[in-house]
Amino acid sequence: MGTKYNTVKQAIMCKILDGTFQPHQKIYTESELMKQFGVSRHTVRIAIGELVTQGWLYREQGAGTFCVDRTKEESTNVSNQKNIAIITTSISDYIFPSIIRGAESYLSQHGYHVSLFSTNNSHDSEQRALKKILLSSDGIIIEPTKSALFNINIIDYLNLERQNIPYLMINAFYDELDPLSITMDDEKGGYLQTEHLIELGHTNIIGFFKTDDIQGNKRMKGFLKAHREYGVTIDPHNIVTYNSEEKSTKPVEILREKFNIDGDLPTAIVCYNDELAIRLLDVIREKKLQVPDDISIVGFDDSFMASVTEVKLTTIQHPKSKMGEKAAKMILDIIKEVAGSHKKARDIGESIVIEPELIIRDSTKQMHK
Amino acid sequence: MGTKYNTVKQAIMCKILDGTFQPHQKIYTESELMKQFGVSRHTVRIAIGELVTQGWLYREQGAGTFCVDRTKEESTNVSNQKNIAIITTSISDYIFPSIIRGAESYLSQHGYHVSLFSTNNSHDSEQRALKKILLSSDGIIIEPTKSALFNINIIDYLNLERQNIPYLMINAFYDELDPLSITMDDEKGGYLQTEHLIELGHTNIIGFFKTDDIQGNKRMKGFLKAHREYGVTIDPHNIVTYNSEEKSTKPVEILREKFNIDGDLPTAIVCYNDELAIRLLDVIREKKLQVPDDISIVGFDDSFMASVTEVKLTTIQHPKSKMGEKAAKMILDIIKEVAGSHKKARDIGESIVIEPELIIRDSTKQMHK
DNA sequence: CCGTATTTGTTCGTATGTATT
DNA sequence: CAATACATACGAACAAATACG
Repeated sequence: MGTKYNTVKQAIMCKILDGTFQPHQKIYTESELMKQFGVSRHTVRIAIGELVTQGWLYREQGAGTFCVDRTKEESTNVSNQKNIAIITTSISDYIFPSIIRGAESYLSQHGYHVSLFSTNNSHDSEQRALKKILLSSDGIIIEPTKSALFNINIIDYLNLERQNIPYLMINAFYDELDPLSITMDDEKGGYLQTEHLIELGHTNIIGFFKTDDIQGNKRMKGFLKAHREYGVTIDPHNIVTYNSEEKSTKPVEILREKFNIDGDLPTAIVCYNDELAIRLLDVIREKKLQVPDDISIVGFDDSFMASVTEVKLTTIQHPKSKMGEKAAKMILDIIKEVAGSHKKARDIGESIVIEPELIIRDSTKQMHK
Repeated sequence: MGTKYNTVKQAIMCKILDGTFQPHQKIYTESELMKQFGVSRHTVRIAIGELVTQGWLYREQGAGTFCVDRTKEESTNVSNQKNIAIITTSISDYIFPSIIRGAESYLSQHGYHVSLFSTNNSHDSEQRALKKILLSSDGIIIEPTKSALFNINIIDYLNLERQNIPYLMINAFYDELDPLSITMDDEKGGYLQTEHLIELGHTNIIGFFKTDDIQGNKRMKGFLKAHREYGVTIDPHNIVTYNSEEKSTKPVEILREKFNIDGDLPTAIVCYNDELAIRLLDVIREKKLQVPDDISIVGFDDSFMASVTEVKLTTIQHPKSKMGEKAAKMILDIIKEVAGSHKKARDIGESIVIEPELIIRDSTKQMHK
C-alpha cells in the first residue's frame, strides 16, 4: 500500500471496477496522471506497468493506454479458465459419447471448455476426480457411479456446495444428496416397455435389469407395475438382475439356460438397455429362433445399436445429446446467476424429468395364438 | 530485441538455461550487471523485472536476486494444473470414445486430467481450441480435422512448438507439420482388405473411401496397389469417394444405383470403415441379397459394430483404447524429458506406425464359380 | 546484539526515440 | 508535418531489508 505507485494503481483499478473506464476505452495519459497525483512519470509507469502485466490494461505506443475487456472472465477457480467438468461412469459407454458431445458443443460455443473424468464405476476414481475438480472447475456435470449403492463421497459433494460450485447429475442421482438433476422417468420407461408387450398379447415376459444403478431398479419397478395393472402374474424366475461387472456374462448365461431347459419359454424379453438386447439377440440366433416371430424383444435408449442390426429394435427413446445440451445450459445458467447475485448455487434451478417415449420398430410382434 | 534491457534479459536467461545459475542460487547484483553490460541501473531493473514477472527469478530486498526452481512446477501453463488436452473430430464418433477412454485412464492414473475439445470437422473450432489450450495445457493429443486438406492453423501449431508444448497426432497428421504421430499403416490396411477378397477369387470389387482425411486416401492407395500386384484390372466406377458431410447419403445412394442398373454387379465391397459397412449392409438387405453368399464385405476398425450384427464383419483391427494409452504415455514421457533437461519437445520421441491385421469373420466368402 | 556494508525498493528529474493521430 | 503519447535510457537520491563481522 504505502508506496505512491500503489496509490496510483489502486486509483486506476477503482475506476476500472466502478465503470469509469469501460472496456477498450482510453484511460488518462501518463502526463495527466502525473499531474493528478503529483508524481513523476516513472512512478506512473510502474503503476500502469503492473496493471498491464496483471491483465487490466494494455498500452499502445503513440495512442494511449486502454482498459482490457474483463467482462468475459470471472471465475471462482484458481486457473482463470472457464471450465466445466464432466464425470462419467465410462466414456466409451454406448450412449455417453452422445451426451458428452451435446454438452461439449454447447459449452465450447459459450467459451467454456470441458474436462473429462471417467470413474469406470469405481468410487475411488470418483473421489479423485472430485478433489481435482474442486480446484479447477466452475461447474460439474456428473453421471453417478453405481447410483443404487450408498455413496461414500458425500463429503466431497458437500464440499462442492460449501465452495458454491454448482453440480448437476444426469441419468441418475444419489438420493441422499437430493441434488439438481436431469433424468429419465425410468419407471415409466420400464412400464412402457412392458405395457407394449402385454398389449401385444404376451404374458410370459422375462426382464433383465442392471440393479447397481437406480435406472435399473426403477425400470424393474415399471416392469412389475405394468404386470400388476394389466393383471398379468409374474413368474419370479422371469426377473433377472445383474450388476455392472456381470453384464457381459450373467444375462447371456441365464437366457441360454432358459432355452435349454424344456418348459414354458418366455415369448418376450424386456431389456435394461439396447446393449443387452444386442447381446441377447446373439443367444436367440444361436437357438435359431426368429425375432419377432418366435420371440419379441424390447430395448432401452434408442442408441445407434437399435438400428444397426438386421432386426431394428423396438426401444425407448433417450434424449442423449439433447440431454447433454440441457445439462450444459442449466449449469451455465446457474453459474451466471450465482455470479450476478449472492445466491447459493444449491438454491437455483429445478430438476428435469424427461418423459420416455416408446419407439416401435421390428423386434416386437403380436402374439400368435 | 534491439533494446538494451532485452540484451541483458537474454543474457541472464541464457545463464539460467545453461545451468550457470542453479535454482535458488543468487545471481549477479544489479551493480554487477550495470558494470558488465555498461548500462544504467534502471535498465538492469527492467530486465530483471520482466524475468521476475515471467517467473524466472525472484527478488529479495536486501539479499539479492535469485533463480526460481523451475524443475518442480514445470507446467508452462498458467493454471498450475497438470492437464492434457485431447482434440477430436467428433466425440461420438464410433471408435473415438475408446481412444479417449484409453488415454483418460492412463492420464488420470498419472495425476493428469483431460480436457476435451471437439472440432466437428471444422478448422474454426480447431483454432479456438488451440488458442485456449496454449494457456492451459501441458500437452496435447490431436486427431486432425480433415487431414487431407491444407491446414490453416499451422501458425497455432508452430506457436505450440515455440512454447515447447508437446503435441502428438493420432490416426492421421498434417503432412506439412511433420509432427510426432501414432497412426495405422492405412495403406497396408486397405491392401489387406483388398488382398483378402482377391485371394477369395473376387475380381469385381467396389471400394468406398472417405477422402477428406488422409486415412481414406491411403486406404484407397492400398486398394489400388492390391489390384495392381495381383494383376486385377479395376473398373474406375468401382472407386467411390465421399467426404465427411456426405457419409450418410452418397455411398448408400451409389450402391443402391449400382444394384438397380443391370450389368456386372460387384461381388465384394471394401469399406472405409465399419460404420459405412453397416450402412451398406442395410442396402444389401433391401435388395434381398445375402452376405456373404451373394456379396462379400470388408470393414475397417474392428469396432463393436463389427460384431453386433447378424453377420459378424471381416474387418481390420484398430488398436483403439491401446492407441489412446500409447498416446498418453508418449506425451507424458516427453513432458518428463523436457522438464528434466533443456531439450525441445520437438526433438523427443518417435512416431509409431501400427501394423494392421485382418480379422476374418463371416462377411467374406470364397467366390463361387 | 549492534552497526555497517550490501542489495533491492521507491521516487524523482531529464533526454531521446518511435509510433499514432 | 506537428503534436501527442508511449518506449527506452541515463543519473541520482533515499528507504528498507538483509548479511556479516
